[in-house]
This record gives sequence, C-alpha cells and structure tokens, in this order.
Amino acid sequence: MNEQPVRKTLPQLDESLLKHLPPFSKLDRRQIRAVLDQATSRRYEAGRTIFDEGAEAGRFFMLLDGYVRVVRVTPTGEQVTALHIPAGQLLGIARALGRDTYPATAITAAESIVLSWPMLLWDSFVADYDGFASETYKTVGNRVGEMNDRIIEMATQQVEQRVANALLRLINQTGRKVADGIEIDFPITRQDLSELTGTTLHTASRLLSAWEKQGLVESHRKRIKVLNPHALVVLSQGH
Amino acid sequence: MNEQPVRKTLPQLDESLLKHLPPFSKLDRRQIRAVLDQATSRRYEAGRTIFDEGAEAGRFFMLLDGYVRVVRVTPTGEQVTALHIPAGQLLGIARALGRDTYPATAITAAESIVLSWPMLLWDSFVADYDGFASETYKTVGNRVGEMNDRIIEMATQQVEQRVANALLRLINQTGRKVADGIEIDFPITRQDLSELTGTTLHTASRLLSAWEKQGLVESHRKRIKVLNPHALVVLSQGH
DNA sequence: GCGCTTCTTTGTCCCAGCGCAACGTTGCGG
DNA sequence: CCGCAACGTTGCGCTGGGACAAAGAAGCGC
Repeated sequence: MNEQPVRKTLPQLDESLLKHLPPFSKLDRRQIRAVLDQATSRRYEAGRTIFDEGAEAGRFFMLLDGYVRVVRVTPTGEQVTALHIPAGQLLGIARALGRDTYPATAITAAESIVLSWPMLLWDSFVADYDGFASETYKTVGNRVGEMNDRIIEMATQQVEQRVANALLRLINQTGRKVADGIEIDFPITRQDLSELTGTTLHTASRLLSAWEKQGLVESHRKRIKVLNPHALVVLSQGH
Repeated sequence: MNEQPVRKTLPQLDESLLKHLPPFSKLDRRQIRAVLDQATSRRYEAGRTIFDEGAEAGRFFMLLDGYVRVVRVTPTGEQVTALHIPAGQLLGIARALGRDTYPATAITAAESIVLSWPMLLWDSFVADYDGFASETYKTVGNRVGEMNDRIIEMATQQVEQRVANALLRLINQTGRKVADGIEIDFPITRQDLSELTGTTLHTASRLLSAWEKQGLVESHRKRIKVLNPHALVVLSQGH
C-alpha cells in the first residue's frame, strides 16, 4: 500500500457534492458535516494503489472524482481488471461482504479524489444514516450483476463481442457526449481494454484499428471516442 | 416458475438441522421454532426451477439438502452456470443485493429439500436474529469471491486448467471421501462441467477421458471420482 | 427383452486469436 | 531539438479447442 492518507481539512469539498453520492444523498446539513468531519481526503495520481488485495480492511473509501480499476493478480503475475468504478461510488467495502480483508486491489486509472473513513465507522454509518445500508446493498448488487455479466460474456462470446461490450459498458459508465460521438473521459490504454476482456493487447489493438477503419470509433493514444454506438451494439450481440 | 410451494407441517425436519445452517446456528429453541413455523418446505426433483431470473423476488430460500445450480441464459439461449450452491446455504436473497427481482435462475442439480420464507420476513429476520445479517454478508461475500475467481480463471487460464479447477471446487464443496479417492456426491454430466467452465461438452469429455487414462480420475456416467487431487491441483496451476 | 432416449466417447477438420517479433508514433524531460 | 520510454500497429505462423459427425454405452419404460 502507499503512504498513509493525510488528514486534511476539506475546504475545497463543497458539501453539495455529497448530495450526489447515493449513500448520503438524503442527509441533512448537520449529518453531512458529521460525515465529512470524519473523512480523510486524499488525491491520488493515476496508477497509484488505494488498497491491496488481502490487506486488512482498515478503511472504506468513496471516490469523489476520477476512476478506479479493481484488479486481481494471478499467481503468475498477470493483472485482470475485475471492475471499473466510476466517481460517486463506494469502494473497499469489505465489511458489506462480511470480510475483514480487501478481496482485490484498487488502482486509480486517472487522477482521483478519494474520501475514506475508518472501517470502524461502518457500523455506525449503517445505524445512523438512513438508506446507507440499502444503498450499499445496491452497490454490491450492481457489482454482482456486472460480474455475472462478465462471466456470461467470457463463457459464451467471441473476443470481438467482448471488447465491444466492454467499450459499451465504459461509455455508459463514464461516457461524455462530444460533437460527433461519445468519448470515454479517462485515459484508457489498449492494454487496459485487453485486461478487461481477457484478451491480449495485440488483439485489442487490431480490433480498434479495424473499427476505426470502419468509422465506428476514433482513437488517439489513451483516448477512445465512439462514433457509432449502435453499430457497436450490433457487433456485441454477435454478427 | 413451477407450481407454488405447498405449505406443510415439518414433522420430518429435525430442529437440530437448522443449527448447522450458519445464519441460524446460534438461535435458541424458541427462535428456531419461530423460524421453522414461518417456513414452507418443499422437495424438488433434479432439474426443476426454483425461481427464474427477472421474476419478482417474493421469497427467499434455504437449501436444506441437495444441490442447486445458479444459471443465466444468454440472449441466444445458451445456459451458463454462474455458481453451484451446496446444501446449507441461502439462495434467492435478492434483498441482500438491494434488488427486487432475482438476478439469475436457480435449478436443482439433484433432488433437493428447500425451505422458503416470504421476502417480507427478510427485514424482520435481519432485525430479530442476531448474526443473520452478518452471515448473509458472508454468503454474499463468498459468492462474490467465487465469481471473482471465475472471472480470473476465464480470462487467464486454458480450458484444461479451468476444468481442473472446477472439479477441485466441486470436490471441496461436496466431496465425499471414499475408499480410493473423493467422489462428487451429486450427479454431474460432462455437459454440466462444460457449462461451468465455458467450454463444450466435447472438450470436457476429452479431458476427462485423458485424465482417466492417466489415473487421475475415475468416472461413470454422472459420477466423477477424483483419485489424485494433488495431480489435479498441479494441472490447475498450469503445468 | 426391445426399442428409445440420454449421456458419452472419439475422430477429423478448421479457424479465431495468441505468441512472437519488428516497426511506428507520441510525448516528455533535459 | 534530441533521445528515450511508453504506447500503438501490423504481419505471420501455429495451435487449442470448437464444429460437425457418427457411433457406442447405459438406463428406462413397456
């Protein structure tokens, strides 16, 4: 793990920000203050580890801004991205899974702002804040759903379909509308895409090139813009 | 879904049975009575559907005996087994995932005895029974862990390793020690194995044949006995 | 016992996609 | 402006394992 998060005051954190975070969206002013007062805020550059698989789950986190990849490392050292987590979500919520170690490693995929609280506060948050528990269930439920989908994909779909699906998921989660399409608004390499889809960098690169020739996407290093999402959907369903 | 479960008295259900079920293991006699009184018991033959993906999650279930496959069906009609659930576990606990429909279909893989309760009771169980909530978190956590593992497997491992892994998981969950090895004590076809590992019936069959020739396993239709688990472990790690 | 169905085995063919390898491209720091 | 590192592209050959096919084995009902 990296250096310990530094406790800071949170002048730059607009309280209204928390209102957009589902677990806390219904809190009143005083409660928001209480949540923020107990939080530690930290900025991570891209590529830094927030917590490591297997480490004692001492804190839980909320991603205020940026993107996080949840990865697991195989015995042979390969990385596989299990999930992408967009801003506004909780992570490292081992407690909601009845665990006391983190089940995977979280790595920032872009510069990110992360709040964290001691895991000790988990239970009191659940008790004190209405809807906190049910929102975390939903978070867990969504992630289970996503993982489920990925298992299905991996089991039944061809590489091309999987990559198309991954792209679609990414633009759904983090797409930003631009003039002529939807852009994924965080840096993503071919390598990342291949880890997400369980293929190789080479194949992912080939596919993107092919799609670019067909005018489906446009991409420059670490940037991917989808021009024709519908065609991707068609691809993802199998020709 | 099948016919509605039939409400029955539970003469044949030894109360002590419930003590082996984690979520209720710490209850006293009166509480166990209360839990049982509110349960519906039902026997399912192998291959029957307990609940369907997408259906309203009206009940939650506990598998007293038998074996259940949690499957998802792809748009093209293929079945993929997402999880195997052994006796003693809860299933259909959509509520713990903040959902009100079942996220997958549950099908019995062997004759099974299933208790169920109206989902309405979920909240009161959580409130009334100490440890119920935390045990369900653990159940969810374990399943998330398993799914995670399967994603890693599918992304990084060869078919042979995946099948070996699947077998190992099965003997861990439901292995029964016999004279010269460990037998999986419910009927499993090559087809099942292939669905679990995202390969084809044919390949699974070939692999088992090869292993049988090497003396690693012994199998007769729907029965698989592992003679040399260690060799399988070696295989599963990739030569 | 006889036929039917379900499950399993085995062989042959063939191609998607991985491994390898070499070469472009972009951006950054000095 | 240059060199280097990170990122991306492309060609080629090889092979794991999927598709197809056909036939054996076990169980089941009549």
